[in-house]
Order: sequence, then structure tokens, then C-alpha cells
Amino acid sequence: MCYGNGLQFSRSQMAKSNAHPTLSQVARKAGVGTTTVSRVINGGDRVSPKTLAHVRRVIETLGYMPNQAARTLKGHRTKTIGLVVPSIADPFFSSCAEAVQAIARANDSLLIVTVTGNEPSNDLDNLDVLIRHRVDGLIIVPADSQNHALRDLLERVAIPVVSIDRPVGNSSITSVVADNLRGAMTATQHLIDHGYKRIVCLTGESGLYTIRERMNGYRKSIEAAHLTPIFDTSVKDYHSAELAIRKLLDSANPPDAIFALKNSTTIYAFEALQKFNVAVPETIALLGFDDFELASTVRPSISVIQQPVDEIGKKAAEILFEQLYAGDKSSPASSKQPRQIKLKTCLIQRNSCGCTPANS
Amino acid sequence: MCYGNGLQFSRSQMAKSNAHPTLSQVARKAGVGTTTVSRVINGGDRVSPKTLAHVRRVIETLGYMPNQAARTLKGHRTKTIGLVVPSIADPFFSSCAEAVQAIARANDSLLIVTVTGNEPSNDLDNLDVLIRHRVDGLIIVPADSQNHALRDLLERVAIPVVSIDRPVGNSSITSVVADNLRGAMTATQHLIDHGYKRIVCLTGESGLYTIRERMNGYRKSIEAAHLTPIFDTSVKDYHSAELAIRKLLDSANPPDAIFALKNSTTIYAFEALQKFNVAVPETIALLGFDDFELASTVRPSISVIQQPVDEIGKKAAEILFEQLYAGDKSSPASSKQPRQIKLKTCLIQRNSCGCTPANS
DNA sequence: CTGTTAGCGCTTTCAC
DNA sequence: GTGAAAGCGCTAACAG
Repeated sequence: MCYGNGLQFSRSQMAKSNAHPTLSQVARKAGVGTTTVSRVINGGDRVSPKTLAHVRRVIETLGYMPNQAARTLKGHRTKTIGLVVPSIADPFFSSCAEAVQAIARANDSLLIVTVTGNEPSNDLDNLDVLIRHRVDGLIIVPADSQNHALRDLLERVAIPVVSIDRPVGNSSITSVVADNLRGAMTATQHLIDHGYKRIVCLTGESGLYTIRERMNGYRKSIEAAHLTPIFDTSVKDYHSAELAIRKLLDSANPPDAIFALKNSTTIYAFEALQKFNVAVPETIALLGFDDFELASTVRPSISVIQQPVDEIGKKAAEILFEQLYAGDKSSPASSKQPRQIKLKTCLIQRNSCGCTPANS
Repeated sequence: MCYGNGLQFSRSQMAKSNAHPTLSQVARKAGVGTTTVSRVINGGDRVSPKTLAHVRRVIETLGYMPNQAARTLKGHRTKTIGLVVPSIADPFFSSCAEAVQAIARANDSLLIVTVTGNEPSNDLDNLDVLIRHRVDGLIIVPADSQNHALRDLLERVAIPVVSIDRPVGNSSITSVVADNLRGAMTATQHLIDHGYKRIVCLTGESGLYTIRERMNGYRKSIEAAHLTPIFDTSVKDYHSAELAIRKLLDSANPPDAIFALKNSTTIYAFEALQKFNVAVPETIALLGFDDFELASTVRPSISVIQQPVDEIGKKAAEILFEQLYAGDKSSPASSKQPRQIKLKTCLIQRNSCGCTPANS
């Protein structure tokens, strides 16, 4: 059990020797002071070229890597930011995460990801851990937009926070979201322009901020056209979708178009329609909110409202770092930031709504 | 600018006061020693119920949260693990990440995610940062399985490492991968059993370990059946897929089946086949490696070899923590771990291969 | 049960 | 240019 370090090391030091060498070990071996080594690993200013080269060689030999925890303790940043999302497997959030990660990396920071499963209590737990780890900033998709405890904690925290996809209660926290209302209005209006009169809105779980906004958008356009809004909130999975579609089909006055408010709902509806051999868009047209990978591959291809996914993650991260750097000098100056950023959505015309774009 | 802390605080201490209170501030305010507070936040053993309650109240009042960096510095774990993947947006890796995150969380640890874009040099950079942050363990998808520098770094690092999806060079690093070879054999054999004679293998980018394994599996089954292996490595995107399919169709002896070795290739091929109005599976059958969300929704539904995605992430994380805990007592005991774990794949029979399963 | 004390590895005045 | 020394916030002996 001898590590060949000679007699000058105590037992505890020996135990460490196969782990990470420390700055002072480097200093000793290089025959310089710790200050010098510190300077070397921080750019090498104010160090003679000769010493610099020498110290660098020793660092290389020992495989020395600075301990971030020690730096943090000296009051520096942890160089980490936290991302709290409902799920990483969800394409929407994983794309956001990818964009956030890229910006973090560009700012020399790491991304810590935690997932809530849309469980409000997890929001708080996750934040707690993240704060203990002293992340420099936080990007969060609040499971419950209205949670008071969450808002209070976030307001109190001394670090920049920005929410994505959904805003946080009525707080001053900057949020970056898609313009769900306008997107849904555009979608609905498009269906109306096609001449459809009985447009059913399939909401999926209707508790979320995004869904409520989209419902409002739908209602607004429908009412502006003097049509009747028809909501169906029953779709939760494929089975319930099949039931809902069946019921719609069998009703006295079946719909001529469906507007689905979320990805999975769109797909379930599409599958049910397919199963019942309903001609899309001839008998019933379909338009979904949120694009997905094979929307253009299935037949008919599915028209959707596309959210600027990457843009959301990117923008949020950029704002976060802006606030972070602003905090260096003038904390109160951050109030010039807009409180809520709504990014434009985009109607992708494919076949399911009745359009016949060139490239299909 | 007075925070009501009285005169005993220096200017620098005041600057801190709007950030995070420290353990000793809690101790002072509670009128106890730092040890006691430390004990309280670590479970409260060996503290009188009365003191315990009192200290807890002070902690609550001050909104105190222990500083993980300080703990780390005392030699404790950082309670973080690092995950290095080619991309988070990719469904395969995001699902793995989700599984890893869950296990990490169950072990009271956070997940730091970095992405390489399959760029070997990024592997090293990312590891470097992660190690500086002293993650307790590492799960990595090596961009280049054969990279020496990577292997050396990984072998040298004093923390548990497990690779997923691809092994690391010829190293002793535990890896958790799908049984690509056997999966490809099963797929190919299935096509052979259907009676197809000219089965083309569309590889996509063929440099990756997984693809090579799958190519070997294909070749093995093909040769065992005394057929001729036909590889096409030209598919990189939809455009090249269209070209490849066109060429295949126009050849003197067109294929009667296609085995696509990766997700995107399968989809591109499917789209090209669709575009050229080739009847699938009647004229040409199609089977893909790796399942994807709408594989069962498109018409015909696409048969695939499914990888145990969650299982891979879960297993890898579990092994990682096992090694982590094992390291507590007996470092060399970890050698009883199997070096390479291959998880079974599963043939999902849908329509594109010529099958007619009940539920379609 | 409780407090004192000595660092963990690093940065940072402040002298030389 | 360079180094000595003082902590950052916390835990863990080691006394009481």
C-alpha cells in the first residue's frame, strides 16, 4: 500500500495521492509559490515566460486540474446553470435543453438538468438542490404557473431566473414563451378560411398555461367568425382519443375540422381518424399545435403551428447570461429587461388542413 | 444600505448579506456552535430536541441553505454525475438521459449534461470541465471509440466511468450497449425468412461502432443463408437517400428488401420509396434498426429492431452508483463487475417487412 | 449533548 | 516577477 511518495506524507495525504493533485503540490514540485501556480492556471499574466513554461510542464506531468469547488468557495461563480423541465425525453424540452446547453457552453458554464414530471412539489425540491449547489442562474419550466411558494422562492433567490414555455405566476421573472394565443388564432383562422364551419378543439389536459392560451386563441378566432366554439377536453391517450373521435363522428352534426392543441393529441386524433377510415382532410380536416418529426412523412402530411423551439431555449439562456453579467456591476439595472418575451409561431401548411403545398 | 446586522460586520460581509447566509451566521444568531448547526442540517443526531428545534427555526428564518462547494472541499462528494452525449435533442440520447437523471436523483445526485456533436475533440474538452467540477462519476457516449487520449484520460481518472451505446477502445471501462450484432442478425434473418433474396443494407454514416456492429450482424446472417451482402453507405440525408433508392430501382437486379441501420436512414428511405410509389412491402420490404415514435402510425407501419433505450440509461447509472459506493470501502473489489453489458434488442413486427400483425 | 479548532484547495491582498 | 498568509463555508476530530 505504498504509493512511493516518500516519508513526508501523512496517511491521509497518501490516500489522496491517487486522486487529484492540488495546486500546492504543483507549487512544491515546481519549486514556486502557490500564487505563481494560481497565476499560471489563470492565464499566466505577471509570470516570467520561463517560470510559466516550467510550471505548465509540472502541471502536465502531474495531470493537475483545478478544483472548481475551491474556486467557488472563494466567492467565484460555480460556472453552472440549472434547467428544470417536466421531462427530458419530450422532444420540445430536449430541443430547448440542447439550445440552452450550447449557450451555456459558449459562456463557459455547465448545464445541470433536473426533471419534475410536471409535479409542482418537484419544482420546489429541484430548486432547493440546485440552489444548494449554487448554480449561477436558473431556467425553469414551472410545473404550476400559479404556485405561490415557487414564485416566492424564485423572487427571493439572489440569482437570475428566467422561465420558458410558461410564465411564473404574477412575478417579475422574465419569461420566454411561444405566442400561443396568436398561434392558435392563426391556426383557427386558417381552418375558417378553408371554409370549415364546425371546428372542434381537442385540448388534451387543459390545466397548463400553454393549453389555456391556445384555447383562448381558438375561441377568439371562432367567435370573431360568428361560429360556435366546441371544446373536447377528454383526450388523454390513444384510447380516449378513439372514443372522442367516435363520438364526434356519430353525433348529429359531425365536425368538418379538428384543431388539436398539442402534439400527442394531434397524433392520437390522426390515428383514430385513420382507424375509422375518415378521409383527411376531405371529410374532416386536421391541424395541430406543435410540429413533430414525421408530420410531413405521414399521409396525409399534417399541417401544424410550429413553435420556435430552439429560439426559446437560446433566447432564454442569452437573457440569463445577460442578467448574470449585468449583476456584476449594477444589480438594479436589470429592470430594463422586458418581462415577457413572446416568440412568433409559424403555420406550416401541409395536407391535413386541405392545403396542397408544392413539395408534397 | 443598512441590513440591520449591526456594527460587527465589515463591508465585505455586508455585501454578502443579501446573498446566502452561512452556517456560522446561523450559529451566531442561534447562540450555538457551528458544530451543532452542522449536526442539525445533517440529520440532527446528537442534538437535544430543544436545540434542534431552535436551530431549525433560525435556519428557516434566515433561509439558510448549505453551500455544496464548501462540503465538497471537505472531501465529500459533489453529488453530481456527468453525462456526455453526442446530442440531447436526439430521442435515443434524451431517453437515456431521462433514465440516468432518474437514477441520479434517487441517489441524491444531480445530472450535468454536456454534448459533443460526435466531435472527438469535444469529448476531451467536456471531460476536462467535468473533472474540474469533480463530478462523482461519468457516463459517456464516446464520439470516437478508438480515441487513445480519451481512453487514457478515462483510465486515469479516479472516478467510476461507464460508457453507453458504444464501448471505449480496448479499455477496462464498463460499457452498457444494445446487442447490435445480434439485433442486426435477427433483423436480417427475419427478412430472409420472408423469402427476400436481394436484401440491401443501407448503413448511413458507417464510422460508428454501432453501425459497424450492425453491418457485421447483417453480413453474418446473409452469408449464413448463402446470399450476397449488398451495402450502400451513401445515405446521409433525404437527398442522398432519394438518389440511392433511385439507383437501386433502376439497376438490373433491384432489391426486394432494404435493411436500414439507423433511424434517420430508415425514414429517408421510407420517404423516397413513398415518393417513387414503390409498394412496401410488396415490391420492396423495409426494416429499420432503432424504433421511433411514429413508426407504427405511418402507412405501412414500419418494422424495426427496438433497442432497450431506458434500460441502457438505467443500467448504466445503476452500475455507476454501485461502483461509486463500492469505492467507499474496497476499491479493487470493483473488478468483479462484468466489463461489457449487452442488452437484448427486440424485433417489432409491423407491416413494412411483410408481416401482418393483429393490431394493425 | 455541545463547542473549539484545524484544515479542504484555491484566490488575493500586500509586501518584497 | 514572486511569495506568505488570510480566509471562503463547511465538517470532523477532539476535548469538555
